[in-house]
Amino acid sequence: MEKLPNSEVRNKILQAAQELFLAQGVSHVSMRKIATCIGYSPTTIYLYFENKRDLLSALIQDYYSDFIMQAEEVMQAQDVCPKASLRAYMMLFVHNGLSKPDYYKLMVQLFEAGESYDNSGSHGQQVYSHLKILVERCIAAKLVCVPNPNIAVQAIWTVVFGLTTLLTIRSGFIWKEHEVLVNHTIDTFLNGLFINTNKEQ
Amino acid sequence: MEKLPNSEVRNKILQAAQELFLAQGVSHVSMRKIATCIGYSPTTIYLYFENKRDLLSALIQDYYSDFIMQAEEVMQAQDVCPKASLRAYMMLFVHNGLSKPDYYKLMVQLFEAGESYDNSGSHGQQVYSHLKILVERCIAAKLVCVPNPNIAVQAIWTVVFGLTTLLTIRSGFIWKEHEVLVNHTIDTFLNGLFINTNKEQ
DNA sequence: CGGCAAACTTAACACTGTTAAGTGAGGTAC
DNA sequence: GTACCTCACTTAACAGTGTTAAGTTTGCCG
Repeated sequence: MEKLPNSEVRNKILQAAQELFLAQGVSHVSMRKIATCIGYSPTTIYLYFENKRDLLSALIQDYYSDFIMQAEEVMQAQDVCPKASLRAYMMLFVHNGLSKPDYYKLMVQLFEAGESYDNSGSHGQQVYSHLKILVERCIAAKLVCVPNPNIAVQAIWTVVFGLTTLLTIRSGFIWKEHEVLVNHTIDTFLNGLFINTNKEQ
Repeated sequence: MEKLPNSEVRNKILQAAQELFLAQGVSHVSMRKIATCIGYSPTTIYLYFENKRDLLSALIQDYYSDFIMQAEEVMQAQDVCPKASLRAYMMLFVHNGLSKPDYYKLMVQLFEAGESYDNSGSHGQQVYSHLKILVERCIAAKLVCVPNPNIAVQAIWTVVFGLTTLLTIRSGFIWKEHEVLVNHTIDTFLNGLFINTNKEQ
């Protein structure tokens, strides 16, 4: 039951699925719809992807890879103040989600539906290790004092996750000025995290 | 097409739906399953609820009402320090979600799937106005200085939302000690928010 | 030409949410 | 006492879903 390798058809499927998913939402797009959209029978899709979830997963892989590439750039900038790096990373995370809200939604849907955190889990762990390095740089520079860097990382994660998810999912709510809210939330949190150094100023 | 009023059958449906939804997840429970579980035909459910979504919505209404009741208590405690009240409210929000993770998941699913924020929207707005009152009390007590209370409210919202959602949805991740993470995240954020007063200490 | 493998399709299974139409019991009116 | 009517419920079906076993076409190789 080996899946067929990359091919023109496979790419057509991915492209059609992407367009339809983003236009109508994952749950409103059936395998048949995708198939007829590209002029193939529904079963053809199963030659290239195990199932609908796998197809969605492949799509998100691309989105996530994009983010990781940008994230690596932030990580490279060693000369910048660690606090600024951390802030830049958080901003990147949020803006990446906000610039592709539907993709971010798909991602959340995926690991919400998924019992385990399959492929995208490795990406998640990469973000985690990025954040941990950034936090440890801050600790090394004596900019911040936390008992356990993991706790700090997880707190940071919840903040950027909360921002991105709420702004993408409930975009119709009140948040008119995304930029203002994002800045204020991140800065307030970082102020709290770096309070030890702020006091001395 | 008026729906039948409250009745023994209606309650049986609600109870069965609750058990099944929480045990197997909303998407894995069909109307037929619920029906056979209580020994009725599937169509009977449609005499009491418009559709599956409506049934889910009714279930969540109960969960949310529970929270609002507890929240009112926090709001009543006028003699407590406003900062402590705000912290208590945030804690309540998170703990409420964590104590009924599946319900919280249902809630997120509901307003994720829903184009508009229907019934549960009014509850959401109630939380919003609660938070706004709490923030304004802090401002009045000169404990905090923010340009616009709405921004602060929304920042607070994103933090508690992020914490609760991430801990319920990705409970299998790393967060071993929920309590530690919740405390650290909320306190870090509040430290940032109340930084003006902390400086003077 | 025979055989074979790759790419694709047909037809079906076992489901899903939802609805139009039908059934039977209980009570009321004459 | 029978006709009627309403309420609570069921039967049977529609139109769709993800997914798969089996069958078909096409082109290549010996």
